[in-house]
Amino acid sequence: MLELSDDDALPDLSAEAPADRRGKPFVASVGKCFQVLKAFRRGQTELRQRDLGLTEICKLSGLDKSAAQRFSETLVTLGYLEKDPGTRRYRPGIALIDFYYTFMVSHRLAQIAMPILIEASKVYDTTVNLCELEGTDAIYTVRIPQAKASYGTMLAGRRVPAFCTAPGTVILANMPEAEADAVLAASELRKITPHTVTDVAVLKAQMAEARSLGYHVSDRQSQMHNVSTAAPVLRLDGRAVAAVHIPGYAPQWSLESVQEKLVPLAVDTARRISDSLTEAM
Amino acid sequence: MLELSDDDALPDLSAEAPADRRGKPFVASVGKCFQVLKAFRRGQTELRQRDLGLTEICKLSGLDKSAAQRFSETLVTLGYLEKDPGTRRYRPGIALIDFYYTFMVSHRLAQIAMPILIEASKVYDTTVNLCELEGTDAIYTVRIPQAKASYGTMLAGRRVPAFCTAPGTVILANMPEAEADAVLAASELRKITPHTVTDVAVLKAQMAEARSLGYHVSDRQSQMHNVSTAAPVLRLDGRAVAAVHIPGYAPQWSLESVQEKLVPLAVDTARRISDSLTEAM
DNA sequence: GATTAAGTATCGCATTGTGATACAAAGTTT
DNA sequence: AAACTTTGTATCACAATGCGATACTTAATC
Repeated sequence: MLELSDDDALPDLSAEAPADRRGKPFVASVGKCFQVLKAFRRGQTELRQRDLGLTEICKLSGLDKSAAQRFSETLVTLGYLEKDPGTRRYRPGIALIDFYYTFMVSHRLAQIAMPILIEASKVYDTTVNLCELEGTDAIYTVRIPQAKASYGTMLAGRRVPAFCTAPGTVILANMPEAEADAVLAASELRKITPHTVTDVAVLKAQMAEARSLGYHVSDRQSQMHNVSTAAPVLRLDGRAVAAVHIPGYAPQWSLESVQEKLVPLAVDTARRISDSLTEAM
Repeated sequence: MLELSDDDALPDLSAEAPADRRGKPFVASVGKCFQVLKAFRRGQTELRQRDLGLTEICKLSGLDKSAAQRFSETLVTLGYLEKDPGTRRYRPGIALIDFYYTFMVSHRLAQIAMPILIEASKVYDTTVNLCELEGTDAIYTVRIPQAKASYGTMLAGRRVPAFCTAPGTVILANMPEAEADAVLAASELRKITPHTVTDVAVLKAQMAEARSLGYHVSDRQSQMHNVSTAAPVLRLDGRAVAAVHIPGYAPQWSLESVQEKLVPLAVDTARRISDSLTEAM
C-alpha cells in the first residue's frame, strides 16, 4: 500500500488541458474545491480508504491545512461531502450522484446505445460497456453489469489508460492520426502488467491493425488474467466517438473463445449503435 | 413547457440543509459554481434543453451575467462543462462522471446490493432499483436496467419525491417517527398525478401500513400509468437505510400481478440485502 | 442594413478568501 | 497518568481576488 510522505510529489495542480484557455476568466477557489473532491478518488486508489482526515486531504489535494478545512467544510455544507462527527473524517456525499444524472440524461450517445448494449449483454450473459475517450483515458460511461463480476468493474466512471486497453486502442485507431499521436505522447506509457506494450511503434502497428480489422483484442495488457475485446462506434464521417467493450474473464473465457464469440458480438453491437447515430453527433 | 421570465422566482440560493452549519467556514465562490452546475439539471427538467446559453445560465442559477460567465468558463477549463465553439452554448462535461465513481466505489451498501439486485432483475426480466433518502427525495443509487424501459428510468441519480413514491414510503415508514414527520413537513405536497395523496394523515396511515406489511405498493401516485412496489432495506437496529424498488409498467403489469409477483420479489430481495449488512452500516 | 439580443472583455473597488498563528482535543508513548 | 505528538478547530489582519457595472463585439432577427 502506498505510503504518502511529506516529500511526495504533490498533484499536478495547474497542469490543465492544452486548449488555449489563457486569459479565460478563472476562479481559483473553484479549482481548489475540485482538488479536494479529486483527493477522494486518489485516496481510494492509492490509500484504499474511502474516508479521509483533514491531514490526508491536505497531502492528496496539495492544499494547506487552512484551505483544506475551508473547502472541505464548504463541501459538507453543500452536501457533496459527509463528515463523521465521531471520527471527524470526511467521505463522498450522496449528492455527488446528481452530476452523473445531469451528464447522462443529456448524453445522446448513451441514450441510443443503452438498449442495444442491454440486448448484447444477454447473448452470453456478459458485462458489456460503452467507453469514451477523455484526454489519455478511456472512461466507461455505460456499463451493463453481470452478477459474477467484481463491484469495481460494474461502475460507470471508471478510467483506464487508453494506450493499453482494447477500447482505447480502437478509438485511437479511428481518429485523425495527429490527434492519436498527441494522446500517445501525453500518455504515461508504463507497464501495468508484464504484458503491457509500451513501445510506440508497436502500439501504432496495433492501432493500424485494429483499424483494418474493425476490432481489437487486448491480451492481458492491463489486467493480468483477462482478455477483452472492443469495437469502435463510428460517426458518419468515420471518426470514432466511443467503443463497445466486452471483457472476457479468466477461467471462463480463453483467447480463442473471445475471438470466436465476443469479437463478433462487440463488432455487431458497435455497428448497430453506429447505424443509429444521427448526423447531430 | 415552462417559460422562464425575468420575474420568475429565482432558485432558493442560500436555503441550505437545516444542520447547524452556522459559523462553519464557507467559500461563496464554490457555492456559486455548483449553482451553475445545478442550472443544467433545472434546464433539463424545466426547459427540456441539454445545453444552455449564458443568459439561460443566469436565470437558472440566479447569478448575474458576469458571475455566470466567470464560473461557466472556470468549469469549462476544469472539464466539467463543455462549450460548443459554434453556438457558444454550454453543456455538461464528461468529467462530471468522475464524481459518481468516487461516491459509488466507496459505497458499501451498493457494493453489497449490486449482485443481489442483478439476480432479482432476471426473475421477471424487470428493472430493479436501490433507492436512498436524501432530504425530501428518494435518490436512485443503483439501477439494473431493462431494454424496454425508457432511458430516463435507467439512470442512477434520478430523484423523486419521497412522500408519494413506494421507495420513499417504506423508508419513511421504517425510521424514527419524528424524523419522518420532519421530512413530510419539509416536502412540497403537490399532486403529481390526480391520484397523488397529499393529505398528511392519509400518508401517515400508508406508512403505518407499509411498516406492518413490510412493503408498499404505489398505485399511480407519481406516474400515471404505473404501479410500483418497494420494500425496505433495514439496518440491524431496524432503521431503513434504503429501499428495493421494482416498477411494474403499464400494459404488462397490473395491480394484481404486481401484488402477486413483484411484491414477494421486492421483499425477498430487500431482506437478502438487509441480511448481508454488517454492523458497520 | 438597422435593430435587438447574446456573449465577451475591461477595470477600479472593497469584499472575500487567505494562511500564519494560536488553541483545543484526540491519540501515543513513557 | 503525565508528557508528548498528532490532528483538527478557531482567529484575524492583510491584500489578493473575485465582483459587477459598463462598454464593446458578435450573432441573430426583422
